Amino acid sequence: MKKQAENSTGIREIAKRANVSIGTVDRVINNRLGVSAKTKEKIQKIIEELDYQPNIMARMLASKKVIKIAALIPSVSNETGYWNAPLKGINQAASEIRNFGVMVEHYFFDQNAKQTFINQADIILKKGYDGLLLAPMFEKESINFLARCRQHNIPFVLINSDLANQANIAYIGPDLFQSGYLAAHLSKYLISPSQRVLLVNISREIDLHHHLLKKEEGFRAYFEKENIVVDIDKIDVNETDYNSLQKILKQQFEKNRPNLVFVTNSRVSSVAKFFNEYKIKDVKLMGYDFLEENITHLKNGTIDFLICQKPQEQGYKGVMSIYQHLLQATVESVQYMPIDIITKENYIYYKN
Amino acid sequence: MKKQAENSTGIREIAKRANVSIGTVDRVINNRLGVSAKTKEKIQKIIEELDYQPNIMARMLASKKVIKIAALIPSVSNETGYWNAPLKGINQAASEIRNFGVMVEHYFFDQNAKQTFINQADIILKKGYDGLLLAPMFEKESINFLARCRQHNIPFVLINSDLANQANIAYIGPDLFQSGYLAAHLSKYLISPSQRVLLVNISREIDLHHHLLKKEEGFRAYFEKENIVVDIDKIDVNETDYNSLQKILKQQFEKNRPNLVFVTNSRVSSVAKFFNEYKIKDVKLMGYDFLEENITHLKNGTIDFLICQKPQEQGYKGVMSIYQHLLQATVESVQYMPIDIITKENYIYYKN
DNA sequence: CTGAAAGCGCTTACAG
DNA sequence: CTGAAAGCGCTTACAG
Repeated sequence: MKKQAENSTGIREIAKRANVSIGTVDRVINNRLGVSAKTKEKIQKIIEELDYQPNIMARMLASKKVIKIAALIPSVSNETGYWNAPLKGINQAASEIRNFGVMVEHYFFDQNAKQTFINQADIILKKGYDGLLLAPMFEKESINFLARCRQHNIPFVLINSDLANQANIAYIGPDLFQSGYLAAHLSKYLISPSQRVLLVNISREIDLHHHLLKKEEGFRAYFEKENIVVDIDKIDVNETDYNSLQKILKQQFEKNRPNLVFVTNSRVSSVAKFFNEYKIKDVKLMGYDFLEENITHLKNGTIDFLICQKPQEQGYKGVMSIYQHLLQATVESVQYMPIDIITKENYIYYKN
Repeated sequence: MKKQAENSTGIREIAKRANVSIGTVDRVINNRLGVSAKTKEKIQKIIEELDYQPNIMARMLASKKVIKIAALIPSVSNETGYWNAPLKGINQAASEIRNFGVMVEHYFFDQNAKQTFINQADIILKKGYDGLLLAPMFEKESINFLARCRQHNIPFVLINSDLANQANIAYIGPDLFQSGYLAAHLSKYLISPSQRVLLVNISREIDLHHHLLKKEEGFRAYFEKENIVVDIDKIDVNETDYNSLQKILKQQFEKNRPNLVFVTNSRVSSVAKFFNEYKIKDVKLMGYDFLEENITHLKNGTIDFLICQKPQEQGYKGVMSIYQHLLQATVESVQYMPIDIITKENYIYYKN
């Protein structure tokens, strides 16, 4: 490694040129009060001339400050391991920036119990953080929480699902409509026109449901736009246990046996289980997310396609975006995740 | 932001406990000579007890060192804009770590002129760097260059294509065999068994050719393994201009009109151009890389699938891996890129 | 409104 | 082989 070029920039050089002390320069750089307009202007001009960039390392070192970031996401349930991935991304980011004075703490809520969300939000606000990463699953409660964050001047990033007009630093997650749209496109490779499609929404909480409806919208929009005639049946399953699902599916298959089943979330593995149990081999199946149980069925051919949208990266980028923002960098405000298609052949190479 | 916990860790605390000066502690932390075995042992024990982690920011600040990283990759030619993406990734990484005392400099070589590679390698060695990112397109010359890097103790990362046994920090790029294998799998969605496939390798330099052959291997392996009978014709085109290609393709199509054409690299757009010119609409087409010219043909339906392997991320991760390694972190030594499938519907969301 | 001094946790000469 | 001092580029009290 080489010695740094003798930078005659830096706070000291600015002070010399402006004929003031470095303390005063520090005040204008950090927008602190107590500098006369004239001095301030003089210093700002020099800063611009020099294209001065503060040394972040020196700043962090001297200030002895630790950036504290809170992450509030659903806990991993035994119904779905989905949230493991974002958490992993959050932890990866945390470990990469730990040595730069950043501390990330996680909070979890139960997707089936709103109150846990409210409680955690309260704790976060009470403890005080410099930034927040949030998965706003409960719409109303999230909006309320974010309003309070704004009052406390806590900047925040939203991941996984978006909320309009929240003045968030960024949204990092899927474009749900397009995601469903792509799913419909993929069906082109699985079935022929005028065949029968069954769309399955599985979700207990109505609040989480609108998430799935956007995918459904996109799915239907494709066929309309492409002028493809298909029969789309739809069932909403409000219980997430296998038995309930099995009963409903059985009924549906007896009534209108589909050629393709599209499950709008990660619970596609339950449908695959149904396929296996009833030895259904001629019906195509697609759904969401790179989870062990889904991959198993992808491997053995029960599931044809999985769509995945980088849950781990959502967590990673979420934390990094807050960090960058706190470092005064500008951050892209909408970061849609790619819509990845996972098959039997490429799943080994998939990176969340 | 909150004050840092009064860490009684740190070099000073270690010195106190060991009853030595911080200078001596510094010596053992940095493995410098001139410490008695006894003192060294004593200090090391305390370091372990305290689980001491050096403060990187203080270290960088005090040492006044700049980490210098060189990147040697092909220049963007007007034949293909592919290398724009890795360069973009390199620059992104560079800008993110610039404020942490890292300087990344790029060097380019002409893929059609070996000598330019050799010249740049010499310059890099002469100037001296702390780390190197290399796209080892020319096999023999790269091996030679890397041997010299090892002599100079310059650690390096390989991107885009691999070289065996080079003691590189990491390889970051595609698994070529699997990439071809997946392409074959995708063909399942485009053609029926016993139809005819034309595989096209387009490359002027023989050195770059083995890259394509590995994809071809993977492609063929799929059909064998799955016991699918297809007729695979193959043509090698050693000129990259459209006219040469057009002539060869015309001939081939007259002789054995295929149902699917698979181009093993980013030059698939030239084949698409041929399709358009000759109004070929019933033949499927797939190839590589997210380039403007390819996307155009994907949009209008001439190209059915593009396979892409995150060229930008290769550059980004390449630089970051060197940086992490220089910071004493451990780095994953093989980082295969995901094998992404790009279609008309999802290309908007693709992130290199 | 402004300045001078101490200190963040290290590294780097220099002295012995 | 070891120590004491200066300094990296900032921020933070404190004094005026």
